[in-house]
Amino acid sequence: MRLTEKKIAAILRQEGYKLTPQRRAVLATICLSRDHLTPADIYEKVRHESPGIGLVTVYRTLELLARLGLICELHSSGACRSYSLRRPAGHHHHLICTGCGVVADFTKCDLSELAERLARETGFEIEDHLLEFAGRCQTCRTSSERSAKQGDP
Amino acid sequence: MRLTEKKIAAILRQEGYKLTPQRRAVLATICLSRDHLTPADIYEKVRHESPGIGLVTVYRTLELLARLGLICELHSSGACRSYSLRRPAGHHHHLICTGCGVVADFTKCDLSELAERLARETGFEIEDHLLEFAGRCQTCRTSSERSAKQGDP
DNA sequence: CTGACTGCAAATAGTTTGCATGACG
DNA sequence: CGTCATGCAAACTATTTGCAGTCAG
Repeated sequence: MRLTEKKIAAILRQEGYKLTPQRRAVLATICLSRDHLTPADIYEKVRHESPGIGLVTVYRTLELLARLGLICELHSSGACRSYSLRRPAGHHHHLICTGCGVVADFTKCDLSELAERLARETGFEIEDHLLEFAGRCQTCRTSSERSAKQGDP
Repeated sequence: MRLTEKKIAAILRQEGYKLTPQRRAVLATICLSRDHLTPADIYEKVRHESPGIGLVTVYRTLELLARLGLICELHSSGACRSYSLRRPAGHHHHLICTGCGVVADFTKCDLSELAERLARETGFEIEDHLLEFAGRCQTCRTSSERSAKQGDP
């Protein structure tokens, strides 16, 4: 089951953090979006709802949520920092379209064998992993085929 | 076989780029280091050899080398952009120590099965992937065990 | 009430751009 | 020699910090 706005709010309270309208707004924005959002994206979206909010507050809220493990950071070549709601499975991975930038998530992956082998070979104690695939999504593939036929500029 | 400074120099010439002392210096630094270096790291190292070099030149050289596919970029939470020599296998992956930041590379991984499944399920045409493991290297594990016994501050 | 939170402004870090000078081929 | 490359300074973007006022609990 996915983390909901209410659940996150409850966790915040439990941890002794105040639930301000600004935090609610940031939270709502992240919960409503399935994409990964940069701080600036979130700020833009949140402004509509809470016009007075400052970008600084968005940064601080993101930092807080990330620290509590409620949202996850994504690092890719394009946007260096973006966030999305954490999936309940604990971790998940990304499939990023090089055309339009859309991010699809997937959770099922079995890297345990590889992780074990690496641990043996390198002496690392492996704690986590980040796996990202890059490619072209259905939509971009279709549209580039179309424009190829038309002679794309 | 690993890419050498000479080989890269030859490739640059082939591609019609000039081989200036500054580019040589940046190249030498990257080739001599097995770690991933940030632009600032490289700048610092290169300065010793070529005191007059500008940070801008380092950026431009890195961009050039990355464009030619001779070095690869790494994106991780800590340092957002760092570079290392490309491994001959085409692509490789990283094992990053959360303690000291050391990066070990590995090349052997078989994600083709997973990639195929994802392609089927999502309609993406998968072109590339990025796999990073995070953990604690042998050295950090040893030293944290030691400091744990001493009562780490 | 009161400490945590916010917003502003300014500081900082990282990266890019414009332009005159210099050097590789 | 001509053109590409360099270095400086300035512009720009992204993020962090200091501080006084505000508000959730």
